[in-house]
Amino acid sequence: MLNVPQFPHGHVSLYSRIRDELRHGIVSGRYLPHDRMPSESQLMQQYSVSRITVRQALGDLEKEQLIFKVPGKGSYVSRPKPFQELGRLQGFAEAMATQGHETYNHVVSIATLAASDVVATRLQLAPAEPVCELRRVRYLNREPVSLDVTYVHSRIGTLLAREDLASRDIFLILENDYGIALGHADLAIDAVLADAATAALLQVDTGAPILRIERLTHTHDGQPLDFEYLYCRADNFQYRLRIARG
Amino acid sequence: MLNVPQFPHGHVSLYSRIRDELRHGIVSGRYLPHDRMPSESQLMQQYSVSRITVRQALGDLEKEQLIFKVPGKGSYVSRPKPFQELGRLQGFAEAMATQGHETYNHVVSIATLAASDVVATRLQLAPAEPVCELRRVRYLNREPVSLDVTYVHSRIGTLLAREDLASRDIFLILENDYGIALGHADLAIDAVLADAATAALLQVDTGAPILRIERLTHTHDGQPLDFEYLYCRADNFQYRLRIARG
DNA sequence: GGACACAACCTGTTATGACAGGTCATTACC
DNA sequence: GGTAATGACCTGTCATAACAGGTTGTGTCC
Repeated sequence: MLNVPQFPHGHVSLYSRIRDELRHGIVSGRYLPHDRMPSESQLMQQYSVSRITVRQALGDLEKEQLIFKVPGKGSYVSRPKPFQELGRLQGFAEAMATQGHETYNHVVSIATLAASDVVATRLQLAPAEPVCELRRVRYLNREPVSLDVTYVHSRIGTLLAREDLASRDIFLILENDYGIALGHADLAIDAVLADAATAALLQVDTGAPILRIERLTHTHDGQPLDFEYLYCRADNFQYRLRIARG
Repeated sequence: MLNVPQFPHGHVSLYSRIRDELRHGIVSGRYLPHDRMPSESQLMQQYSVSRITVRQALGDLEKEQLIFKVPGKGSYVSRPKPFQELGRLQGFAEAMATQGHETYNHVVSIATLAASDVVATRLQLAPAEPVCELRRVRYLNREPVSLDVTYVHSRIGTLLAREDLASRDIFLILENDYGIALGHADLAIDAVLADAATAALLQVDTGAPILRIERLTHTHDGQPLDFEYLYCRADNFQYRLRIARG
Protein backbone atom coordinates (compact mmCIF):
# COMPACT_ATOMS: atom_id res chain seq x y z
CA MET A 1 0.00 0.00 0.00
CA LEU A 2 1.28 3.38 -0.86
CA ASN A 3 1.54 6.49 1.15
CA VAL A 4 -0.71 9.46 1.05
CA PRO A 5 -0.03 12.28 -1.39
CA GLN A 6 1.87 15.12 0.19
CA PHE A 7 -0.26 18.25 0.44
CA PRO A 8 0.82 19.88 -2.81
CA HIS A 9 -0.52 23.37 -2.37
CA GLY A 10 -2.41 25.23 0.29
CA HIS A 11 -3.32 22.53 2.71
CA VAL A 12 -1.30 21.41 5.63
CA SER A 13 -0.28 18.12 7.13
CA LEU A 14 -2.82 15.66 8.41
CA TYR A 15 -1.44 15.67 11.93
CA SER A 16 -1.53 19.45 12.19
CA ARG A 17 -5.16 19.49 11.08
CA ILE A 18 -6.04 16.87 13.69
CA ARG A 19 -4.01 18.72 16.31
CA ASP A 20 -5.77 22.01 15.52
CA GLU A 21 -9.22 20.44 15.61
CA LEU A 22 -8.53 18.77 18.94
CA ARG A 23 -7.11 21.98 20.36
CA HIS A 24 -10.18 23.85 19.26
CA GLY A 25 -12.25 21.24 21.00
CA ILE A 26 -10.33 21.96 24.18
CA VAL A 27 -10.26 25.75 24.16
CA SER A 28 -13.88 25.90 23.01
CA GLY A 29 -14.88 23.76 25.96
CA ARG A 30 -16.16 20.74 24.09
CA TYR A 31 -13.56 18.76 26.01
CA LEU A 32 -13.55 19.87 29.61
CA PRO A 33 -10.61 19.77 32.02
CA HIS A 34 -9.94 16.21 33.17
CA ASP A 35 -12.10 14.82 30.40
CA ARG A 36 -10.54 11.88 28.68
CA MET A 37 -9.69 12.60 25.07
CA PRO A 38 -10.58 10.01 22.43
CA SER A 39 -8.03 7.20 22.51
CA GLU A 40 -5.42 6.87 19.81
CA SER A 41 -7.32 3.99 18.18
CA GLN A 42 -10.54 5.99 18.13
CA LEU A 43 -8.80 8.92 16.50
CA MET A 44 -7.16 6.59 13.97
CA GLN A 45 -10.58 5.39 12.88
CA GLN A 46 -12.25 8.78 13.11
CA TYR A 47 -9.69 10.45 10.84
CA SER A 48 -8.67 7.32 8.90
CA VAL A 49 -5.00 7.86 9.63
CA SER A 50 -2.24 5.77 11.14
CA ARG A 51 -1.25 5.78 14.74
CA ILE A 52 1.93 7.76 14.06
CA THR A 53 -0.15 10.61 12.73
CA VAL A 54 -2.46 10.59 15.72
CA ARG A 55 0.45 10.43 18.11
CA GLN A 56 2.13 13.38 16.46
CA ALA A 57 -1.03 15.45 16.90
CA LEU A 58 -1.44 14.42 20.54
CA GLY A 59 2.28 14.91 21.14
CA ASP A 60 2.03 18.52 20.01
CA LEU A 61 -0.88 19.13 22.34
CA GLU A 62 1.02 17.51 25.18
CA LYS A 63 3.96 19.78 24.40
CA GLU A 64 1.60 22.75 24.68
CA GLN A 65 0.45 21.34 28.01
CA LEU A 66 -3.15 21.25 26.86
CA ILE A 67 -3.32 17.52 27.55
CA PHE A 68 -1.39 14.98 29.55
CA LYS A 69 -1.10 11.26 28.97
CA VAL A 70 -1.31 8.38 31.38
CA PRO A 71 0.14 5.08 30.13
CA GLY A 72 -2.48 2.40 30.17
CA LYS A 73 -5.33 4.86 30.58
CA GLY A 74 -5.43 7.57 27.96
CA SER A 75 -4.99 11.26 27.26
CA TYR A 76 -6.66 13.81 29.50
CA VAL A 77 -7.39 17.49 29.16
CA SER A 78 -5.21 19.41 31.56
CA ARG A 79 -6.03 22.73 33.09
CA PRO A 80 -2.62 24.30 33.36
CA LYS A 81 -2.71 27.95 34.14
CA PRO A 82 -2.03 29.88 30.98
CA PHE A 83 1.20 31.71 31.41
CA GLN A 84 3.07 34.57 29.96
CA GLU A 85 6.79 34.50 29.45
CA LEU A 86 8.38 37.36 31.28
CA GLY A 87 11.69 36.46 29.74
CA ARG A 88 10.62 37.89 26.43
CA LEU A 89 9.31 41.35 26.09
CA GLN A 90 6.06 40.76 24.36
CA GLY A 91 2.47 41.77 24.66
CA PHE A 92 -0.28 39.79 26.21
CA ALA A 93 -2.23 38.84 23.09
CA GLU A 94 1.00 38.11 21.26
CA ALA A 95 2.04 35.72 24.00
CA MET A 96 -1.31 34.01 24.34
CA ALA A 97 -1.99 33.59 20.65
CA THR A 98 1.05 31.36 20.36
CA GLN A 99 -0.50 29.05 22.90
CA GLY A 100 -3.90 28.68 21.35
CA HIS A 101 -5.79 30.94 23.70
CA GLU A 102 -8.46 33.44 22.81
CA THR A 103 -7.81 36.95 23.98
CA TYR A 104 -9.85 40.08 24.02
CA ASN A 105 -9.29 43.50 25.56
CA HIS A 106 -12.10 45.56 26.98
CA VAL A 107 -11.17 49.23 26.89
CA VAL A 108 -12.56 50.63 30.12
CA SER A 109 -11.38 54.17 29.57
CA ILE A 110 -8.93 56.24 27.63
CA ALA A 111 -8.21 59.79 28.70
CA THR A 112 -5.60 62.51 28.74
CA LEU A 113 -4.76 63.86 32.16
CA ALA A 114 -1.97 65.42 34.16
CA ALA A 115 0.80 63.02 35.10
CA SER A 116 1.05 62.03 38.73
CA ASP A 117 4.43 62.32 40.38
CA VAL A 118 5.18 58.64 40.00
CA VAL A 119 4.15 58.58 36.36
CA ALA A 120 6.05 61.76 35.53
CA THR A 121 9.17 60.39 37.17
CA ARG A 122 9.01 57.07 35.39
CA LEU A 123 8.35 58.55 31.98
CA GLN A 124 10.83 61.39 32.59
CA LEU A 125 8.24 64.10 32.04
CA ALA A 126 7.80 67.44 33.76
CA PRO A 127 5.35 67.24 36.70
CA ALA A 128 1.72 67.52 35.62
CA GLU A 129 2.61 67.21 31.96
CA PRO A 130 -0.33 65.66 30.07
CA VAL A 131 -0.22 61.89 29.64
CA CYS A 132 -2.59 59.39 28.12
CA GLU A 133 -4.10 56.93 30.58
CA LEU A 134 -5.55 53.74 29.13
CA ARG A 135 -7.46 51.27 31.26
CA ARG A 136 -8.14 47.87 29.82
CA VAL A 137 -9.42 44.57 31.14
CA ARG A 138 -7.76 41.60 29.51
CA TYR A 139 -9.84 38.52 28.82
CA LEU A 140 -8.35 35.10 28.24
CA ASN A 141 -10.72 32.41 27.03
CA ARG A 142 -13.57 34.74 28.04
CA GLU A 143 -12.34 35.07 31.62
CA PRO A 144 -10.91 38.34 32.87
CA VAL A 145 -7.29 37.97 33.89
CA SER A 146 -5.91 41.44 34.39
CA LEU A 147 -6.61 45.13 34.61
CA ASP A 148 -3.92 47.08 32.80
CA VAL A 149 -3.47 50.74 33.52
CA THR A 150 -1.13 52.14 30.89
CA TYR A 151 0.49 55.57 30.79
CA VAL A 152 2.12 56.86 27.63
CA HIS A 153 3.14 60.26 26.38
CA SER A 154 0.09 62.11 25.07
CA ARG A 155 1.72 62.13 21.64
CA ILE A 156 1.66 58.34 21.58
CA GLY A 157 -1.81 58.35 23.08
CA THR A 158 -3.29 60.20 20.13
CA LEU A 159 -1.80 57.57 17.81
CA LEU A 160 -3.19 54.70 19.85
CA ALA A 161 -6.65 56.23 20.10
CA ARG A 162 -7.13 55.53 16.41
CA GLU A 163 -6.15 51.89 16.66
CA ASP A 164 -7.97 48.67 17.36
CA LEU A 165 -7.01 48.28 20.99
CA ALA A 166 -9.53 45.51 21.59
CA SER A 167 -7.66 42.82 19.71
CA ARG A 168 -4.16 44.10 19.07
CA ASP A 169 -1.22 44.46 21.37
CA ILE A 170 0.07 47.94 22.00
CA PHE A 171 3.59 46.68 21.52
CA LEU A 172 2.78 45.20 18.14
CA ILE A 173 1.00 48.37 17.03
CA LEU A 174 3.92 50.54 18.02
CA GLU A 175 6.48 48.25 16.50
CA ASN A 176 4.78 47.22 13.28
CA ASP A 177 2.68 50.27 12.43
CA TYR A 178 4.83 53.04 13.79
CA GLY A 179 8.28 51.54 13.59
CA ILE A 180 9.12 52.15 17.24
CA ALA A 181 11.78 49.61 18.18
CA LEU A 182 11.40 48.25 21.68
CA GLY A 183 14.32 47.81 24.03
CA HIS A 184 14.21 46.58 27.60
CA ALA A 185 11.63 46.68 30.34
CA ASP A 186 12.02 46.98 34.09
CA LEU A 187 9.54 45.12 36.24
CA ALA A 188 8.70 45.18 39.88
CA ILE A 189 6.36 42.59 41.29
CA ASP A 190 4.34 42.49 44.45
CA ALA A 191 0.96 41.41 45.71
CA VAL A 192 -2.00 43.52 46.87
CA LEU A 193 -5.60 43.00 47.86
CA ALA A 194 -8.29 43.79 45.30
CA ASP A 195 -10.23 46.99 46.01
CA ALA A 196 -13.91 47.11 45.15
CA ALA A 197 -13.52 48.68 41.70
CA THR A 198 -10.74 46.35 40.60
CA ALA A 199 -12.52 43.34 42.03
CA ALA A 200 -15.63 44.15 40.02
CA LEU A 201 -13.70 44.47 36.77
CA LEU A 202 -11.82 41.23 37.36
CA GLN A 203 -14.86 39.37 38.68
CA VAL A 204 -13.22 38.39 41.95
CA ASP A 205 -14.14 39.10 45.55
CA THR A 206 -13.03 42.31 47.12
CA GLY A 207 -9.92 41.50 49.12
CA ALA A 208 -8.81 38.68 46.83
CA PRO A 209 -5.04 38.43 46.35
CA ILE A 210 -3.91 40.27 43.25
CA LEU A 211 -0.53 40.10 41.60
CA ARG A 212 0.64 43.61 40.77
CA ILE A 213 3.29 44.15 38.16
CA GLU A 214 4.80 47.54 37.52
CA ARG A 215 6.33 47.66 34.09
CA LEU A 216 8.35 50.42 32.49
CA THR A 217 9.09 49.70 28.85
CA HIS A 218 11.86 51.50 26.98
CA THR A 219 12.50 52.05 23.31
CA HIS A 220 15.53 50.51 21.74
CA ASP A 221 17.54 53.66 22.40
CA GLY A 222 16.65 53.67 26.07
CA GLN A 223 13.88 56.28 26.22
CA PRO A 224 10.99 55.40 28.56
CA LEU A 225 7.96 54.72 26.43
CA ASP A 226 5.20 53.05 28.36
CA PHE A 227 4.53 52.74 32.09
CA GLU A 228 1.96 50.20 33.25
CA TYR A 229 0.41 48.73 36.30
CA LEU A 230 -0.92 45.24 35.71
CA TYR A 231 -3.32 43.96 38.31
CA CYS A 232 -3.47 40.26 37.60
CA ARG A 233 -5.86 37.66 38.90
CA ALA A 234 -3.72 35.05 40.56
CA ASP A 235 -6.15 32.16 40.30
CA ASN A 236 -6.34 31.64 36.55
CA PHE A 237 -3.09 32.99 35.23
CA GLN A 238 0.62 32.78 35.90
CA TYR A 239 3.60 34.80 34.91
CA ARG A 240 6.62 32.70 34.16
CA LEU A 241 10.18 33.38 33.39
CA ARG A 242 13.45 31.61 33.00
CA ILE A 243 16.70 32.97 34.21
CA ALA A 244 20.22 31.71 33.87
CA ARG A 245 23.29 31.69 36.00
CA GLY A 246 25.70 34.38 34.88
CA MET B 1 12.24 -8.81 11.61
CA LEU B 2 11.31 -8.53 15.17
CA ASN B 3 11.39 -5.65 17.49
CA VAL B 4 13.83 -4.90 20.19
CA PRO B 5 13.21 -6.19 23.70
CA GLN B 6 11.71 -3.54 25.94
CA PHE B 7 14.23 -2.50 28.57
CA PRO B 8 13.30 -5.09 31.20
CA HIS B 9 14.94 -3.67 34.28
CA GLY B 10 16.95 -0.59 35.08
CA HIS B 11 17.79 0.76 31.69
CA VAL B 12 15.80 3.25 29.74
CA SER B 13 14.61 3.64 26.21
CA LEU B 14 16.97 3.82 23.30
CA TYR B 15 15.85 7.25 22.24
CA SER B 16 16.32 8.74 25.69
CA ARG B 17 19.85 7.38 25.83
CA ILE B 18 20.64 8.89 22.43
CA ARG B 19 18.98 12.15 23.45
CA ASP B 20 21.00 12.33 26.65
CA GLU B 21 24.26 11.59 24.89
CA LEU B 22 23.62 14.24 22.28
CA ARG B 23 22.63 16.74 24.93
CA HIS B 24 25.80 16.03 26.82
CA GLY B 25 27.71 16.68 23.63
CA ILE B 26 26.06 20.08 23.38
CA VAL B 27 26.35 21.27 26.96
CA SER B 28 29.90 19.95 27.22
CA GLY B 29 30.86 22.00 24.19
CA ARG B 30 31.73 19.15 21.85
CA TYR B 31 29.06 20.55 19.55
CA LEU B 32 29.33 24.33 19.43
CA PRO B 33 26.52 26.79 18.66
CA HIS B 34 25.65 26.71 14.96
CA ASP B 35 27.47 23.45 14.48
CA ARG B 36 25.55 20.94 12.43
CA MET B 37 24.57 17.89 14.39
CA PRO B 38 25.05 14.46 12.77
CA SER B 39 22.23 13.81 10.29
CA GLU B 40 19.44 11.40 11.06
CA SER B 41 20.96 8.76 8.77
CA GLN B 42 24.34 9.08 10.43
CA LEU B 43 22.78 8.66 13.85
CA MET B 44 20.78 5.66 12.62
CA GLN B 45 24.00 3.95 11.61
CA GLN B 46 26.00 5.11 14.60
CA TYR B 47 23.48 3.75 17.10
CA SER B 48 22.02 1.00 14.88
CA VAL B 49 18.48 2.19 15.40
CA SER B 50 15.63 3.18 13.13
CA ARG B 51 14.87 6.69 11.99
CA ILE B 52 11.87 6.92 14.32
CA THR B 53 14.13 6.44 17.31
CA VAL B 54 16.61 9.04 16.14
CA ARG B 55 13.84 11.52 15.37
CA GLN B 56 12.36 11.09 18.82
CA ALA B 57 15.72 11.89 20.39
CA LEU B 58 16.24 14.94 18.18
CA GLY B 59 12.63 16.01 18.72
CA ASP B 60 13.17 16.11 22.46
CA LEU B 61 16.26 18.25 22.04
CA GLU B 62 14.38 20.57 19.72
CA LYS B 63 11.63 20.83 22.33
CA GLU B 64 14.29 21.85 24.84
CA GLN B 65 15.47 24.41 22.32
CA LEU B 66 18.98 23.01 22.36
CA ILE B 67 18.83 22.43 18.61
CA PHE B 68 16.78 23.62 15.67
CA LYS B 69 16.13 21.86 12.39
CA VAL B 70 16.22 23.12 8.84
CA PRO B 71 14.42 20.98 6.26
CA GLY B 72 16.79 19.92 3.55
CA LYS B 73 19.85 20.87 5.55
CA GLY B 74 20.04 19.32 8.97
CA SER B 75 19.91 19.94 12.71
CA TYR B 76 21.93 22.72 14.24
CA VAL B 77 22.97 23.61 17.76
CA SER B 78 21.03 26.63 18.98
CA ARG B 79 22.71 29.70 20.27
CA PRO B 80 22.42 30.07 24.02
CA LYS B 81 19.12 31.65 25.02
CA PRO B 82 18.75 35.40 25.22
CA PHE B 83 17.51 35.12 28.78
CA GLN B 84 21.05 34.75 29.93
CA GLU B 85 21.27 38.52 29.76
CA LEU B 86 18.13 39.00 31.79
CA GLY B 87 18.95 38.22 35.30
CA ARG B 88 21.25 36.25 37.42
CA LEU B 89 20.47 32.99 39.05
CA GLN B 90 21.58 33.60 42.54
CA GLY B 91 20.49 32.89 46.02
CA PHE B 92 18.80 35.30 48.32
CA ALA B 93 21.69 35.95 50.71
CA GLU B 94 24.09 36.17 47.82
CA ALA B 95 21.93 38.82 46.20
CA MET B 96 21.29 40.82 49.33
CA ALA B 97 24.87 40.74 50.58
CA THR B 98 25.98 42.60 47.49
CA GLN B 99 23.60 45.39 48.45
CA GLY B 100 24.71 45.74 52.03
CA HIS B 101 21.79 44.04 53.70
CA GLU B 102 21.90 41.76 56.68
CA THR B 103 20.34 38.36 56.11
CA TYR B 104 19.59 35.38 58.27
CA ASN B 105 17.74 32.14 57.64
CA HIS B 106 15.69 30.44 60.30
CA VAL B 107 15.41 26.73 59.59
CA VAL B 108 11.85 25.83 60.54
CA SER B 109 12.10 22.18 59.63
CA ILE B 110 14.05 19.70 57.58
CA ALA B 111 12.60 16.30 56.85
CA THR B 112 12.60 13.45 54.40
CA LEU B 113 9.19 12.49 53.08
CA ALA B 114 7.45 11.01 50.06
CA ALA B 115 7.31 13.36 47.08
CA SER B 116 3.91 14.75 46.21
CA ASP B 117 2.80 14.48 42.61
CA VAL B 118 3.80 18.04 41.82
CA VAL B 119 7.21 17.71 43.42
CA ALA B 120 7.89 14.35 41.79
CA THR B 121 6.94 15.73 38.41
CA ARG B 122 9.09 18.82 38.72
CA LEU B 123 12.13 16.95 39.96
CA GLN B 124 11.51 14.09 37.53
CA LEU B 125 11.32 11.50 40.27
CA ALA B 126 9.13 8.46 40.57
CA PRO B 127 5.90 9.18 42.49
CA ALA B 128 6.35 8.96 46.25
CA GLU B 129 10.10 8.75 45.96
CA PRO B 130 11.68 10.21 49.11
CA VAL B 131 12.62 13.85 48.92
CA CYS B 132 14.08 16.28 51.40
CA GLU B 133 11.80 19.13 52.40
CA LEU B 134 13.43 22.16 53.94
CA ARG B 135 11.40 25.04 55.38
CA ARG B 136 13.18 28.28 56.10
CA VAL B 137 12.14 31.80 56.97
CA ARG B 138 14.35 34.45 55.43
CA TYR B 139 15.09 37.55 57.44
CA LEU B 140 16.30 40.77 55.89
CA ASN B 141 17.55 43.40 58.31
CA ARG B 142 15.85 41.42 61.08
CA GLU B 143 12.45 41.46 59.36
CA PRO B 144 10.99 38.27 57.91
CA VAL B 145 10.52 38.56 54.16
CA SER B 146 9.82 35.06 52.90
CA LEU B 147 9.07 31.49 53.76
CA ASP B 148 10.97 29.15 51.48
CA VAL B 149 9.86 25.57 51.09
CA THR B 150 12.59 23.71 49.27
CA TYR B 151 12.47 20.21 47.81
CA VAL B 152 15.59 18.42 46.74
CA HIS B 153 16.50 14.81 46.06
CA SER B 154 17.04 13.00 49.34
CA ARG B 155 20.63 12.41 48.28
CA ILE B 156 21.20 16.18 48.15
CA GLY B 157 19.22 16.55 51.35
CA THR B 158 21.61 14.41 53.35
CA LEU B 159 24.45 16.60 52.13
CA LEU B 160 22.66 19.80 53.07
CA ALA B 161 21.69 18.55 56.51
CA ARG B 162 25.33 18.75 57.52
CA GLU B 163 25.73 22.33 56.36
CA ASP B 164 25.21 25.73 57.89
CA LEU B 165 21.87 26.57 56.35
CA ALA B 166 21.31 29.58 58.57
CA SER B 167 23.78 31.88 56.88
CA ARG B 168 24.75 30.28 53.61
CA ASP B 169 22.83 30.00 50.37
CA ILE B 170 21.97 26.53 49.21
CA PHE B 171 23.14 27.48 45.74
CA LEU B 172 26.54 28.54 47.00
CA ILE B 173 26.91 25.41 49.10
CA LEU B 174 26.08 23.17 46.17
CA GLU B 175 28.29 25.04 43.77
CA ASN B 176 31.34 25.75 45.91
CA ASP B 177 31.41 22.75 48.25
CA TYR B 178 30.00 20.05 46.02
CA GLY B 179 30.92 21.27 42.56
CA ILE B 180 27.39 21.13 41.21
CA ALA B 181 27.25 23.61 38.34
CA LEU B 182 23.99 25.50 38.13
CA GLY B 183 22.17 26.13 34.89
CA HIS B 184 18.85 27.86 34.44
CA ALA B 185 15.79 28.27 36.58
CA ASP B 186 12.14 28.40 35.63
CA LEU B 187 9.91 30.63 37.71
CA ALA B 188 6.18 31.00 37.98
CA ILE B 189 4.71 33.86 39.94
CA ASP B 190 1.28 34.37 41.43
CA ALA B 191 -0.37 35.75 44.55
CA VAL B 192 -2.11 33.99 47.41
CA LEU B 193 -3.52 34.84 50.79
CA ALA B 194 -1.46 34.01 53.85
CA ASP B 195 -2.78 31.05 55.83
CA ALA B 196 -2.45 31.12 59.59
CA ALA B 197 0.81 29.19 59.75
CA THR B 198 2.51 31.21 57.05
CA ALA B 199 1.21 34.47 58.47
CA ALA B 200 2.67 33.66 61.85
CA LEU B 201 6.07 32.87 60.42
CA LEU B 202 6.12 36.03 58.30
CA GLN B 203 4.62 38.20 61.07
CA VAL B 204 1.72 39.41 58.93
CA ASP B 205 -2.02 39.10 59.37
CA THR B 206 -3.77 35.98 58.22
CA GLY B 207 -5.23 36.77 54.82
CA ALA B 208 -2.55 39.27 53.89
CA PRO B 209 -1.56 39.19 50.20
CA ILE B 210 1.49 37.06 49.65
CA LEU B 211 3.60 36.84 46.53
CA ARG B 212 4.25 33.22 45.68
CA ILE B 213 7.14 32.23 43.48
CA GLU B 214 7.59 28.70 42.25
CA ARG B 215 11.17 28.09 41.25
CA LEU B 216 12.68 25.03 39.59
CA THR B 217 16.45 25.24 39.40
CA HIS B 218 18.43 23.04 37.02
CA THR B 219 22.03 21.97 36.94
CA HIS B 220 24.22 23.05 34.09
CA ASP B 221 23.39 19.93 32.12
CA GLY B 222 19.68 20.46 32.46
CA GLN B 223 18.80 18.11 35.29
CA PRO B 224 16.22 19.48 37.75
CA LEU B 225 17.95 20.02 41.06
CA ASP B 226 15.86 22.08 43.43
CA PHE B 227 12.18 22.92 43.54
CA GLU B 228 11.01 25.73 45.78
CA TYR B 229 7.98 27.65 46.80
CA LEU B 230 8.80 31.13 48.03
CA TYR B 231 6.05 32.86 49.96
CA CYS B 232 7.13 36.48 50.02
CA ARG B 233 5.78 39.35 52.06
CA ALA B 234 4.63 41.96 49.60
CA ASP B 235 4.88 44.94 51.91
CA ASN B 236 8.58 45.12 52.66
CA PHE B 237 10.21 43.55 49.67
CA GLN B 238 9.99 43.57 45.91
CA TYR B 239 11.28 41.34 43.22
CA ARG B 240 12.68 43.29 40.35
CA LEU B 241 13.94 42.24 37.02
CA ARG B 242 14.85 43.63 33.67
CA ILE B 243 13.96 41.94 30.46
CA ALA B 244 14.90 42.58 26.87
CA ARG B 245 13.16 42.20 23.58
CA GLY B 246 14.27 39.03 21.87
C1' DG C 1 32.55 31.03 -18.40
C1' DG C 2 27.75 30.66 -17.26
C1' DA C 3 23.32 28.49 -17.08
C1' DC C 4 20.95 24.37 -16.29
C1' DA C 5 20.02 19.63 -15.31
C1' DC C 6 20.88 16.08 -12.15
C1' DA C 7 22.29 13.34 -8.32
C1' DA C 8 23.17 13.02 -3.49
C1' DC C 9 21.52 14.27 0.96
C1' DC C 10 18.49 15.99 4.26
C1' DT C 11 14.24 16.63 6.98
C1' DG C 12 8.93 16.22 6.91
C1' DT C 13 5.18 13.26 6.77
C1' DT C 14 2.68 8.99 6.75
C1' DA C 15 1.56 3.79 6.65
C1' DT C 16 1.89 -0.81 8.74
C1' DG C 17 3.14 -3.98 12.17
C1' DA C 18 4.79 -5.61 16.58
C1' DC C 19 5.68 -6.27 21.51
C1' DA C 20 5.99 -4.36 26.45
C1' DG C 21 3.66 -3.12 30.23
C1' DG C 22 0.04 -0.45 32.80
C1' DT C 23 -5.20 -0.02 33.98
C1' DC C 24 -9.55 -1.85 34.80
C1' DA C 25 -13.64 -4.48 34.74
C1' DT C 26 -15.29 -9.04 34.56
C1' DT C 27 -15.09 -13.77 35.66
C1' DA C 28 -13.79 -17.84 37.89
C1' DC C 29 -12.12 -20.08 41.80
C1' DC C 30 -11.68 -20.95 46.73
C1' DG D 1 -17.67 -12.91 49.97
C1' DG D 2 -13.05 -12.18 48.87
C1' DT D 3 -9.29 -12.98 45.85
C1' DA D 4 -6.95 -14.20 41.82
C1' DA D 5 -6.77 -14.82 36.97
C1' DT D 6 -8.20 -13.26 32.55
C1' DG D 7 -8.87 -10.36 28.77
C1' DA D 8 -9.98 -5.93 26.64
C1' DC D 9 -7.94 -1.49 26.08
C1' DC D 10 -4.50 1.91 26.20
C1' DT D 11 -0.07 4.26 25.75
C1' DG D 12 5.18 3.59 25.08
C1' DT D 13 8.65 2.13 22.12
C1' DC D 14 10.77 0.56 17.90
C1' DA D 15 11.38 -1.46 13.01
C1' DT D 16 10.78 -0.97 7.97
C1' DA D 17 9.35 1.47 3.93
C1' DA D 18 7.90 5.20 0.99
C1' DC D 19 7.30 9.70 -1.15
C1' DA D 20 7.49 15.00 -1.01
C1' DG D 21 10.18 18.73 -1.28
C1' DG D 22 14.22 21.69 0.12
C1' DT D 23 19.60 22.33 -0.30
C1' DT D 24 23.87 21.78 -2.47
C1' DG D 25 27.51 20.33 -5.11
C1' DT D 26 28.77 18.52 -9.67
C1' DG D 27 28.93 17.88 -14.25
C1' DT D 28 27.31 18.83 -18.88
C1' DC D 29 26.03 21.62 -22.58
C1' DC D 30 26.05 25.89 -25.04
